[in-house]
Amino acid sequence: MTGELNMTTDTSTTTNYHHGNLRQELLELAEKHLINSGIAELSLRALAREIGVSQTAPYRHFKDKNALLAALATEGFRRFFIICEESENEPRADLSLLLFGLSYVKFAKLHTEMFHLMFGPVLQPRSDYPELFAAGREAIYKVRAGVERGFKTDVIRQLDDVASMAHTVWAAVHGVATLMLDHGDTYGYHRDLDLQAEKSLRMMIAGLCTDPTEISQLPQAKPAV
Amino acid sequence: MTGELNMTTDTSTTTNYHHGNLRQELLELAEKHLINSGIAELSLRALAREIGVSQTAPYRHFKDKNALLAALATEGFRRFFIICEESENEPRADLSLLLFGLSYVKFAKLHTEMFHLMFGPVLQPRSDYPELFAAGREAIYKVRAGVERGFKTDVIRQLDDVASMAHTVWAAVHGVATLMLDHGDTYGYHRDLDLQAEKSLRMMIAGLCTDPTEISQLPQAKPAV
DNA sequence: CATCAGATATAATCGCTGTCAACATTACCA
DNA sequence: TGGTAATGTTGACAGCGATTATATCTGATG
Repeated sequence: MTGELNMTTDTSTTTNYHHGNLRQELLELAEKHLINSGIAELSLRALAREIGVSQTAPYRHFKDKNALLAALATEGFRRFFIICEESENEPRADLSLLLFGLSYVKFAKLHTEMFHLMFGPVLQPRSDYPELFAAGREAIYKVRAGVERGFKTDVIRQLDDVASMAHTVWAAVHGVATLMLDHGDTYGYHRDLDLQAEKSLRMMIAGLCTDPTEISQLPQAKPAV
Repeated sequence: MTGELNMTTDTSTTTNYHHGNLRQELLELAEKHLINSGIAELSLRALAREIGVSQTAPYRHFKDKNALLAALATEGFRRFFIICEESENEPRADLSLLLFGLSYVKFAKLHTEMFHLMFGPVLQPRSDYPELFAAGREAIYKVRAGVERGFKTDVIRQLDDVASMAHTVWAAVHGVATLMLDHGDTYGYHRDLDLQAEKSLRMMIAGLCTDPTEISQLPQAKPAV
């Protein structure tokens, strides 16, 4: 209960001119702001003010506002990949893809603004953010691996090449997640959106399976988030 | 050298104080700006400046910036519904849903920023924009009608109730479109994104059909946009 | 230990934005 | 004709991202 200020501070010797850990603290505070405000509401000046540093200090660590957002999004991918591990370890391809989708949706719901940064149109073109680009590719490869596994085990129908079908799976998952976020209140009068999301995921993945009836009977495995 | 002060000159009868058609002109110019800039770049002041009116004049017609964007999005839906008519007139349910999806994707590509306004997280909560909310519902009902038709003609598998399956179709379509917009350059190194979108749509809709093999052989009907 | 380059923070400023309150002009209807 | 509502203007406020020039600190090198 020593308060939440002693990160690297206290210790009488520390000078105040150089903050010492500004970059990290900016990222943390930015995320905190992002949680209960939108991306547009986030302001570098406000962050600096709140940390107690001049309003231009952040520019020493981030070229501009988008650079900070990109760093946040990259961190978001890092966490997302951790969440995905469970689905990667699932040997059964159809269930693995379903778990991936469930993780995706859950992540989108839990870290909505982060999700928008990671997958939305804010940080574009991606060529300006090489790390983000790489992270996105990595995510695709995970799906691709799942589809490939499904091919080999004869669980996924070979309707097209791996890349195309992986794109299809991704689109399904992405659609369910974004529709939930962006049109949740258009649908969600008196509906259970989480349940609906899972239903939609199951239907779409089942449609790509060799035995479509099977996945709808698969156990309800909870992805850890 | 007459300077730029002669505001009240020209055309003796027409007064310049009252513009007369400001609301409409704001909308038109805003859309023009939206086409080659993002939503964030659009500025009420710039619009006013360009039209030649004071910078607060727009506020007589729109409560704030978002109100103008909402009006734009509503108009976007109106146009989208026109585009959808063709798919509604297609009697065969699976093909109708496919056509709907193709129109959706094409609209997203042609009117990207408009699409983001209509389906993105900018104008939320939807309860603040009743017209937009209504337009979104109307779109859902169109899909619902298509699914219902598919049930009756035994073309769509009855995996769940109409509402759930319509949601699934919508998610599929929405996912393909948004993935194309927001991650086009993540994928689209050397791929034909339009072709990929259509492939994905076909696969997913086929997965919901009683005879999945059939839709992939359906003719390539061009939706009018 | 001295010192100096590079990293880090500051101050002052520019131009832009959305928005508001007070005021001016016009249109229109009783 | 007169008065009210609609429409547009002026001027101002606070906030923002970003740039430039300057101040302060750190740490490695001699």
